[in-house]
Amino acid sequence: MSQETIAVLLPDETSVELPAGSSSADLAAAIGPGLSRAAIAARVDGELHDLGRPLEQGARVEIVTRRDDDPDALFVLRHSAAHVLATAVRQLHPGAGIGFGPPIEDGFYYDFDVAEPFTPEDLERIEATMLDVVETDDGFERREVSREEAEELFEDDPLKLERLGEIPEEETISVYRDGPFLDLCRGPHVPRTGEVRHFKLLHAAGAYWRGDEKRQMLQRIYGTAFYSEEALQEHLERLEEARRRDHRKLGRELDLFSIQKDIGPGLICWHPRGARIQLELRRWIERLLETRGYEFVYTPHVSREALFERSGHLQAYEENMFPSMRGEGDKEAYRLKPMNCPAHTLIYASRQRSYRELPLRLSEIDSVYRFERSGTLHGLLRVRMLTMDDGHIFCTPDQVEEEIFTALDLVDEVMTTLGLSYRLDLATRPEKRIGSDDVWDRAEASLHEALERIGVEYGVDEGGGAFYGPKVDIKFRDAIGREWQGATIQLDFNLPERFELEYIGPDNAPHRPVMIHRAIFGTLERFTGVLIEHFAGAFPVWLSPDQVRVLPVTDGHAEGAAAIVARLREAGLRAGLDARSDTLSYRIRDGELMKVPYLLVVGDRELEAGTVAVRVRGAEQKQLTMPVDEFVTEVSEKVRAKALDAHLG
RNA sequence: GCUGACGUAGCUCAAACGGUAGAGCGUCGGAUUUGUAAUCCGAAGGCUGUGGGUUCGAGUCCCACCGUCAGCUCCA
Repeated sequence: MSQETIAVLLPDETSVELPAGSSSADLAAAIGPGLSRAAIAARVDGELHDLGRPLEQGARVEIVTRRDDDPDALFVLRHSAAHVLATAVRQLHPGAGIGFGPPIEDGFYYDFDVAEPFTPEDLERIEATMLDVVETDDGFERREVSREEAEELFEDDPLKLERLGEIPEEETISVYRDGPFLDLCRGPHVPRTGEVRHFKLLHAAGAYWRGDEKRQMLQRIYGTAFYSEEALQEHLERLEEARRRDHRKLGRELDLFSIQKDIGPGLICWHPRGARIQLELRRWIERLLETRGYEFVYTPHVSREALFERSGHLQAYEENMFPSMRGEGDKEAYRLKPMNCPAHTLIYASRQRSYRELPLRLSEIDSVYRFERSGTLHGLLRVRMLTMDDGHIFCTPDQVEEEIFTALDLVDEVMTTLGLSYRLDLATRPEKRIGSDDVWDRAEASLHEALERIGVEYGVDEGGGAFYGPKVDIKFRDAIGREWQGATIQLDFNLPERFELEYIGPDNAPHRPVMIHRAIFGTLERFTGVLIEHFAGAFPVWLSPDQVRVLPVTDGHAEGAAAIVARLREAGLRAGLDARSDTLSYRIRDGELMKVPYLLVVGDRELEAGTVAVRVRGAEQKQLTMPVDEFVTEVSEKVRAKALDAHLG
């Protein structure tokens, strides 16, 4: 091979020779005009690069094309969209300081330091100006600069200078320019601003500089971008659909729960229909726990403050606990309990324990109280009185892995039964922690082991553990993609020390037990909120507040219909009668809107034959006729099996 | 907690420049007796989140508080 050419490798392992100094764009052109036109960036040895960046001898290159189903392609586009946004903002507000402007899941944002927050009208104006920037179709030019040069370029921009100061010595500093706008940026970008054609600014909100609430607040603008108008519109429709299944909206429409101003923010009132769901979930988990060797306990909702001082929670979380209270003339202050662990620990410590009774699994499904900051409250997903399916396992170090495995297995059973998809994260030791590295090593290893054994994929959240131990968390997504923590399994080295827990081992000597905190649902409030959004209010039959509604065709059939309702109730089904004098059509519509799984129409035909005409929620075949007994048998089976669908026959 | 927006009947929303609050759905009453997603007629329902202020006059303007929403921060 001559000096003047280089060879690069394509994904299909073929090698292509190019003149030295060629870029990915040149490569795309060499392969074909179609690819050349569609190219927007390149993966070079696994790293995303600008199309215009020169290739090195022997590089593995994959051209990234304009595709809405390629996360890398969208990542690059949205990053560029953020720059287009900043370009427009700088045109309209020349003095605006610029913070960070990264692509994020589903879109991008950019932070600005401006005197006045952006109004919705500002966003419209900015959007219009962005269109001008796109129209101008300037190239994104990358330049690598020295630290000194960078400092000079951004001398008027304190935010950028601060960022610059944090870039390690050895790292290359690059800047990108599109038209008038210059930004400190690692890249890569699409070739030209003209690529950013299908975008939408979504909203503006304050955000702390560097994510630090003690620093100044910047104004963040969120937006999204796609390669095609169809994909953009589809995304916006998805957001719209998400708003329709928001659990706060469905909670009111289906009469499940309310939050009353007179009671207080973050405090849930469960209406009969919502309470029914709670009750079913609670019965289910109690049964599951019982068969897995758990024992139930109940502990008071108020405790002496000193208890939480001893556990260390007061020092760590005081601002998130309800304030202390003290009876007239009482020297001792009390607190509402923010968690059950200290009380369960005291139950363990109430008498001497033998290794023979370990693992000891205590569970308490009851409410705790946390004074969450007002701005963090969110429907059922973040509340101030939360009902945990809490449990604590006291065991020997040898038993840890098995106990975690069993807990994970239970989590999986619950999620699978409900058809919920979830993500697992192993959160490891944080900076601020207690316990020796040796103990952490072993604890993290047993979590890893248990996760491997269960065979599920999991992520690792480095440094995300609690100060007292590592944990495995389950993350759910709500309707619009926000993530919330569900189940959690945590190891705790703190409480056994602080409460000097012991058990007598086979060697007749005292040993310190290991404590595992775990919750399967997490909290019933949040779990129910997630279920409402997941099912869009159309719960599986066993969870549906109303399982069957019987509709007599006319008043003359009301008596016969009532008899059927009685028959269904006797069989343990939740059935109701809708004998209102409205038309059948009206009552069917109402039943459908309330998402009742089965609507039974009863008229002459049915009463004579002893059958019911069943309208199944969500079924293709909207109606089928069957004997009452057969209906009872089939639906009872659906309930027993916790079936996800309501289909009959 | 912070930044911004918002708060009108049970719900969804109207009400020019500051001029005395209106619709649909729901509810109630009546008629209708209906065969698979809205039958008709009538009525009731509001201290416009709360408290102050400006004004002859405030849903509308100003201030404070409460609450909601989005984002940030936090999350045992």
